[in-house]
Amino acid sequence: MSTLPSSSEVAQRAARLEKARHLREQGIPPYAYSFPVTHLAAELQEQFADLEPGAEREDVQVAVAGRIRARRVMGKLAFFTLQDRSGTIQLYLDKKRLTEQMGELAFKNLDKLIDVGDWLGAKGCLKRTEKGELSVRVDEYQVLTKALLPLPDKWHGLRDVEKRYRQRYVDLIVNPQVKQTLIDRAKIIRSLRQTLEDRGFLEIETPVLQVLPGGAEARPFITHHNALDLDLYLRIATELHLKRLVVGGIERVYEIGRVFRNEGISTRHNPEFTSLEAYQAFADYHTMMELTETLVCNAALAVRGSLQLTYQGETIDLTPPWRRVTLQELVEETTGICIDVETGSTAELLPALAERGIPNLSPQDSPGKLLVKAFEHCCESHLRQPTFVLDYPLEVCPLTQPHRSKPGLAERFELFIVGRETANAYSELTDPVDQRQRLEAQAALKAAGDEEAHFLDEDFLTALEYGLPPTGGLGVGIDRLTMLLCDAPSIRDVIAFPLLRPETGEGVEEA
RNA sequence: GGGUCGGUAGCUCAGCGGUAGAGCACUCGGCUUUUAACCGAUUGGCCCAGGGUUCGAAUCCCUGCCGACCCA
Repeated sequence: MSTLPSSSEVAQRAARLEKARHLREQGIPPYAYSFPVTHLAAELQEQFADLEPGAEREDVQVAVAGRIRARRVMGKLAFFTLQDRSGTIQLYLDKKRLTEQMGELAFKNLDKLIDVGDWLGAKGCLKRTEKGELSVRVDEYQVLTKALLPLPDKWHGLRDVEKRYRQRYVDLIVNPQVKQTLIDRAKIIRSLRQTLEDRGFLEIETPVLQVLPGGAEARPFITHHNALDLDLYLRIATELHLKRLVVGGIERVYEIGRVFRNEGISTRHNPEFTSLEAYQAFADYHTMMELTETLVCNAALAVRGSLQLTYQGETIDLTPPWRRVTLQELVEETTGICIDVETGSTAELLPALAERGIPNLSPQDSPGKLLVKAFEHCCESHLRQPTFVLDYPLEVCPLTQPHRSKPGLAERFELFIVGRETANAYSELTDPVDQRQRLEAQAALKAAGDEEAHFLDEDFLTALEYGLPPTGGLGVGIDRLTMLLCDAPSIRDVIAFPLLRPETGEGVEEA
């Protein structure tokens, strides 16, 4: 066997390629096709929890498979730690038995040709070692996949945040929390779906590629369809298509899907994220508050088993009903400034607001706009426990029904938890004439250079002219909800492959 | 977009003007109850990139690139 003095990544890889070659020379394929697994590690750990140290169960034959996470090889005895999707179990490999069952080279190969990181299958009986570790006492083993690259340090693991996100597959192998969060995310989505299905909502997928993106204020991504020679946008929301479906008589409809917004990246923002939108005919935003509570509470119970959570050390109580407070009340409560969108005057409000340190104030701002700016700066981050903030100024809600009794406001709420917007809902605007005027106003803003203003979608207006029943609509940010329920500080922790800038020299074209 | 911090061996990190270091991993030898196995030996580097300052730069100064956190 040739020796390859090595340590660099290149050399370690070369050494492992060489080992694969040696296996092949012995007629052992280093890349198997299948392996008949009978048990998961966690099943065995649970099933044989009572097996005494030193005891063997020769009557129990099992086959396990997984990745080698650690190996401790003595002269004639070896212990491998095997990790499968459920957990880990130790392999007890003694030279005498392996030689009897598999031949002369079996034990030597373990030592010389098999590395941490390789996938291995093993058959044998159960045994708890004298030191108390449940093990499979192996009769035969099989190399399933030879790994060419070494795993990170077995003790310190992979800490480099950038590398964790860029090579999530490695992160998943060595950092158990990563997998747990992805499992929890799946449970949350399953729970949301179940709650909606139980209430008679129908899940429908609407287009991602759109001629006109709508339903939110955001800059879209642009792409191109070659055959039609047509620029298309990636959707920024699912709202307008789902409301078309309600017009069509799908009275309860929802979609869980990816939306795309061409904006910056932060611990709370990824350019593609997952939204839940649900629309219920004959309902208003009050109904949506109750639905929101139920959705979030069921998800919390599904994944945490409790309505009391800890988020980054802070205790959060999700027990409904949640606080409901109007935007105006909240701003007055926090700042002492009463902003009435109907009777307030910008000139009078500006000095008081400026005194509170609110940035980017403009004499052009309407009182409603000032109300929102005051809220964002003074209130938002303090809303730690779940809080419905109600009744936004009409001018920031172009798709929302005007408030039935408060002029100048719209029947909209946003849900805040741990200072973050987590859901957004309204009594949907159903009057096609009003809707046209509002979208025309948006189109004017867009023409004046506001890149986030809404597009005017004629087909959507046509749909409304066929009649949208009174409808409550709700949007929930699944990523932020998952962050809350999984105690994740960054949105990247709840997304398997978050967007990162390519490393220098990769995928970067010269301008 | 602004500020702060970071990028050194496959991994985790020291070093902060004077020959590039440790632990783990790797390679070789020993070992039949280990579990961060142990014992011994040997390896392994474009110190993110490019410019400067200096007799001398991983180290000091600029400019990039990538990332983290905070702010807008």
